[in-house]
Amino acid sequence: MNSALKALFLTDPRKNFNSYVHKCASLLKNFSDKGLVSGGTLLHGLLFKKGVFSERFIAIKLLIMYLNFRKLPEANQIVKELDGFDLVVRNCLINANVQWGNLGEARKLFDEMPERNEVSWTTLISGLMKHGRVQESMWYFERNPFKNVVSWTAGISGFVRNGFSFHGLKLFVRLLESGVKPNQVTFTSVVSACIETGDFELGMSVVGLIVKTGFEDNVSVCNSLITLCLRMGEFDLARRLFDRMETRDVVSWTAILDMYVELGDLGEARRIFDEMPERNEVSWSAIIARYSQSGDHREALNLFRQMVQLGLKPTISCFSSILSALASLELLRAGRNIHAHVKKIGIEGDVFISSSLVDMYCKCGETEDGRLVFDSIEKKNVVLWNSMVGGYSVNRQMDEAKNLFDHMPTRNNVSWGAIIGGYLEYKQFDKVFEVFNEMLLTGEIPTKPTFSSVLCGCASVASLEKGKDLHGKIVKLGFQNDVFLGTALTDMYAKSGDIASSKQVFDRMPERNEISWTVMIQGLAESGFVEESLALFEEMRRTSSVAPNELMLLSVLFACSHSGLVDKGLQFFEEMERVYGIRPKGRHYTCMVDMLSRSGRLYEAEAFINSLPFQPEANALAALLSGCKTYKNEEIAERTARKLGELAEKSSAGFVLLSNIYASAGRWIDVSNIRKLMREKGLKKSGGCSWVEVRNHVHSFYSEDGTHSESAEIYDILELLRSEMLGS
DNA sequence: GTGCATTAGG
Repeated sequence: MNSALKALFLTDPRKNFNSYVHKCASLLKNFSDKGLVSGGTLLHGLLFKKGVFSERFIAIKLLIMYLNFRKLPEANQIVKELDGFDLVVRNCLINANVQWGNLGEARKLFDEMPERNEVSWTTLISGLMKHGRVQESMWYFERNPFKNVVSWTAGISGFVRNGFSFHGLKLFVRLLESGVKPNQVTFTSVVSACIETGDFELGMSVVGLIVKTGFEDNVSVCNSLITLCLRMGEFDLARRLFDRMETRDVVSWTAILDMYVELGDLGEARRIFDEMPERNEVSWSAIIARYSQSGDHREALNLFRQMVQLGLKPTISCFSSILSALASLELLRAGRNIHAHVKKIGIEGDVFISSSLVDMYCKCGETEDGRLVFDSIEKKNVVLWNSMVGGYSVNRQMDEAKNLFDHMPTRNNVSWGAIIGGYLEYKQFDKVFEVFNEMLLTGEIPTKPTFSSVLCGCASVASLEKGKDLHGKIVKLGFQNDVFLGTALTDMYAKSGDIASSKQVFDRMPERNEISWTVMIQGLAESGFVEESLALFEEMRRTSSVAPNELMLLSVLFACSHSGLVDKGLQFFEEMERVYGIRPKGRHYTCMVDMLSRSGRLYEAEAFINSLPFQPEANALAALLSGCKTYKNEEIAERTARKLGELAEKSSAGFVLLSNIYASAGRWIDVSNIRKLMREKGLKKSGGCSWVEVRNHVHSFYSEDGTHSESAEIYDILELLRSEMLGS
């Protein structure tokens, strides 16, 4: 940019005056659009020096620029030099007031004009549309004596922008009837209206009209047609359209880039990005957003850094993507930096930015800072509310979450999902079902993640009844082919004891991911279908590209352990690192110790523990102790117990087991010693819990008395039943 | 062709 300025500085305007003036004008517009205040001021000085300043349309460009920069004294100065407020200056002022959001002032200026031209009308009409004042805008539209293409197009695109695409299409029909010829801009708006309404048939007939009127080679029109094809799922057609374009701009490239991302081919998208002849803020934003969405937050950050280094100004959407990447990586400090930056450039109040900020703070566990941002926003939209409710939910601050949820002006299915997900996280399963039922009563359709949460709740309380009901709803909504829901259903049936249905759902899944296989292998193993579990593991290795993971191996070992297939288990364990490349973790060793202990191979189990490269889990020692109890080996029990005592782990299971062993041997002094030790260490036996489902409500009972709100009545009835039974 | 209408990203 500086080089362009330099060139103008060195050229003599008298040589080719017209071309000089036009170069100045386009440079001014550039500075104005990009907000480059210093460049603009510098150019102003240059124009003054070179004597081209008095050129009228240069002065107007300067006025527009200063209005854009909100430099009012400078703007006033120029108005003075232009001999006051004429029609064009008034038009510029109306436009500026529209940009600043002073619609009242804009209208006042318009209404008080001594004369108006077509630009005056269109400026006001489009300005009102820009701010969502559709009705007012149409009021002026109907009274506009200059109905040219531009004002028709302003009306149509205004409708589209405000979500009234159908009205936009109706206006387009009126335009055709009026005899005014639509141009390339009109067609781009109309095509986007068709995309918005999903009326692809109409879209195709508009294509016919475009071809007939000869606008099919226009870049913008072509770009919008590419988007139309993408929305129709016609990816090949989109690509062909792109290929036959003679000139392509950044928008075309970005559109085709996004197509590959949508197809899940991030590699090809990246290749296109690297090969694009020109990249602007939006193309960068697009690829950054997609990396962030697909979970590659590091790469998103890398690209963001590169973009900033190139001197490009990140857009609002770019900041919002990067905040969400930082949120996922829990990089609080960097997040705070971005917060400071967006505050400095004055976009902190933007709905996308503010909800990303809330999300970022909450994902980093700083709900209070999130709340500060939330409270600072005057015009909150539903997304912002959802971010805050969801933020409390993931941090298990359910009282705050529910309180905020209850105060929401409007809720959507995401809001309900956030609160349900929170209760699931908090393991308040009765609340999960309660809120879910409430949601259904309001007529809101649950999203897939919400179904997944509730299914997980069903799996946790083994409520087959509710699970089946959900299954029905999922099928009704046509969600049954979704991988995540299929997996959740498989898990729910397995955990609820209906392994046949679980397998059936799994078999019918059109697509399976790593988790689906894990869940099914685990489900079969834990339900005692050891052979089937091992067979499925083999099948997966044979037929799918999914690699075995830690959890699957754990299930396989578990299956071997619980069916006494000790040697097979030992073989799998040996193969873990060598064949599958998975380093055994504490859980795997524990499983092995359990397996050996169960089959009475206590010395091997003890040797196994001693060979561990790290501290054994308390559970491993507990498993060995349990074996000692079964096979009455006090010698190993004594040694293991000592080890367990040394282990400063916060697990009560081992101590409880130890005390049970002593109890069964009649060594009561040792029992009481252990109880004392547990009290000193602040360990508490984790309470047992059972539950029963009555009329869509899950009642939980814990081993401590009186935790149920109606426990007094329940015990009364129990007493009554007992006396009845004894009496008869 | 002073000034007004559009397409890609969230």
